[in-house]
Amino acid sequence: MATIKEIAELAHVSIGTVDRVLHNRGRVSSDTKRKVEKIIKELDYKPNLLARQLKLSRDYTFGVLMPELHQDSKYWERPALGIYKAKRELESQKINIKFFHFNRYSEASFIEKSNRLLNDHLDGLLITPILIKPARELIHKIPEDIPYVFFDSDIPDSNRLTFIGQDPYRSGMLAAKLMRLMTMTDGSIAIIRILPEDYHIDQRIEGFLHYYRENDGKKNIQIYEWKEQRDLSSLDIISQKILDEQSDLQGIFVTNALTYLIASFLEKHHTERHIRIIGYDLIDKNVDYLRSGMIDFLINQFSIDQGYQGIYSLFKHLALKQKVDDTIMMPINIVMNENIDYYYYSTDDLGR
Amino acid sequence: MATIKEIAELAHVSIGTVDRVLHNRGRVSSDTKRKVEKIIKELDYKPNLLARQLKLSRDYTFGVLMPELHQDSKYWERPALGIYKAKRELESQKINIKFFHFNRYSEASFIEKSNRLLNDHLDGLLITPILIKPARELIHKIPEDIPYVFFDSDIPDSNRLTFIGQDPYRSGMLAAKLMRLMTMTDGSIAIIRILPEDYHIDQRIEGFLHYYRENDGKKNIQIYEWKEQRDLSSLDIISQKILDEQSDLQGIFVTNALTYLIASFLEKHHTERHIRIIGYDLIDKNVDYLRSGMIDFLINQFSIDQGYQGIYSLFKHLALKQKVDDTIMMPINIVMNENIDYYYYSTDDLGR
DNA sequence: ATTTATGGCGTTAACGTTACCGCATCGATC
DNA sequence: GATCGATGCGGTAACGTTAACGCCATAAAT
Repeated sequence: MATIKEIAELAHVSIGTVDRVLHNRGRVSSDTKRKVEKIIKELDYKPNLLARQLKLSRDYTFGVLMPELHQDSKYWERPALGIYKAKRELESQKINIKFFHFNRYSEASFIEKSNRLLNDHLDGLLITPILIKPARELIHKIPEDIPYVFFDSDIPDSNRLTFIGQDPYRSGMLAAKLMRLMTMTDGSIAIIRILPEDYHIDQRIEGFLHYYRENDGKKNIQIYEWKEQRDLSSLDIISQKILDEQSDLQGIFVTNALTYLIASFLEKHHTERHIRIIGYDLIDKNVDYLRSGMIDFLINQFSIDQGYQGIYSLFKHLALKQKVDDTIMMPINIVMNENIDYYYYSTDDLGR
Repeated sequence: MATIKEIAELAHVSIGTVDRVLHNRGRVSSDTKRKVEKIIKELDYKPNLLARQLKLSRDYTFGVLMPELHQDSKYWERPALGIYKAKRELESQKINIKFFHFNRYSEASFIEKSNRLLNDHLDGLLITPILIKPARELIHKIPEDIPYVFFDSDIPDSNRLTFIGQDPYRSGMLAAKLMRLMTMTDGSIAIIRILPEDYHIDQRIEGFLHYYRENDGKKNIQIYEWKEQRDLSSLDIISQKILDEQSDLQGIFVTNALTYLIASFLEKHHTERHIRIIGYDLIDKNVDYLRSGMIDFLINQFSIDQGYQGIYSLFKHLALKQKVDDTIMMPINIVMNENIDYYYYSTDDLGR
């Protein structure tokens, strides 16, 4: 690889001049500029990123605004794991991370934490804008020169550096396809819709229904709503209601990480028929039921990777000054008993 | 992060001494050694990898011994793509790569190319040992100080740095599970066994049969053999034979990347029943038939990533002097129409 | 005619690590 | 007591990049 020094020698100038040309810092005559640029092209010069980073390395502090880790059955531990992983990997580059955890069912909490975030003079932000209204207000208050990344949810018409997530509509279609394969005979399907309203969950349901509309329009599909934040045990009531109402129930589509609760209920109150379960996310309890066969499929969001990519995008933009893709879509991953080992890592080593 | 300089100051020694302690290069009194080591621990010193690499960077040339790219329906283009990707990413580190392509159906070709590989004084080797016998002979001739990595296939009792691949037995089980889901009613299943004998293909079949034995022992499953290298069109004869012999055929499991040939045949000679197809690998033609619905599932081997990880492992070991895992297992990935977009990248940009 | 900008360039000190060079000191050897 | 080797250590150049600094011209302003 060509270096700045070689370019300087060939152009009969000093490395300072080459640097000025490379970075358009002026103070170079147009003649020498042209000469240097020609040689840069001829040698196909690419800066040595190691040297650049070594030289430029300075402390960066990133702020992470995300739900409390224990919420959604500890779902949020997984992106946090990825964030720590990125931090460890970038250790040499002096990356600091500050967490701001909000209660995902309280706008007040989101607002309070986002104000703290704003007052902390951070170099980059990683945000989960699941509470859309206060999140919209937040982005207006973020100084223009501070890059921010969304993960899990998106606000497309914002100035975000990038969004990292999964297409929930597509994943719903995929769930429907798998469900249909497992339940080709007559019978009904139940969908558990978790409240309060959530873009992701709604899109998953839309996708699911879309697939059935296109491929099996006559199928009896019932949606049951459940207010999660009240009390986990209240799901048992809904489950019982489903069993009572749908005597020919074949499968249940659970639209978030609480899938294991349904599995647990069915295990206890097991019925004649084998009721199929498809759900989301590789949290510990879901994985247990997948292994035991109570849950048939889980859709993996690559939550760990989402956190990792979030921090890495900020780093790439700020420290490496490299281009970051506008959107980073995570693959929709089908996990079952036979391939779970290759996807699941316990969150035990979260703290480092 | 602590630096060598800081340690030196705190220990009242020079950075040279700290370096000697860190690398056990002797010429340090046991007193100062202890003193320095204490401070190293206290500060939890971790070397700055950027600086290390920058300093140590030297040219590495890796040799890749793999089948000709066009073989197996251009399957081998995909790992090659990953190899180029790694090369591009490690550009700053002066990595050169030399390819040695052999005819995967000729031992003579393998032997000839591996001799060339050995005579080329390379710093590390990336090898596909699909021809086991000559590969075993090759590893005896590799100088002890030259690390080599296997990908795609493995020879476990060798001195390889690592192996990168997928568990074929498991993937066969997974294929069987999906096949069973799609064909719950009475009927038979055909397996296409591609010859000459191949460890991967045999394991896939074993896994497939194992799953059915455990879950549906009475299922009628027939294995049809086909000598691939002769002539692609001869597969039509086999296909016709399957249709003739299995009047109640429900599905076909194709054990390698040639899945599209079966799909193409069934498209032309389409039958009353919908015959399900499960196969391997995201090569272009397979993806087309997956999109059109002729192929139901493809199992993805992450072939691109295999190439990438292969080069990266060599680099990690030689340049970064970091530990490399003994085995790198690729996840077994289920790809269908609904999620193909997140896995498939065309090989068009192969050459750079 | 002298000062004051400003353009055009070279020089240099870092970033953190590595490894070579060389200067002392000291005991052993002839 | 001069020579030698070994031991213990400090100093320093280099990896490639960046950006501040400073010097010399020439042009503009007083």
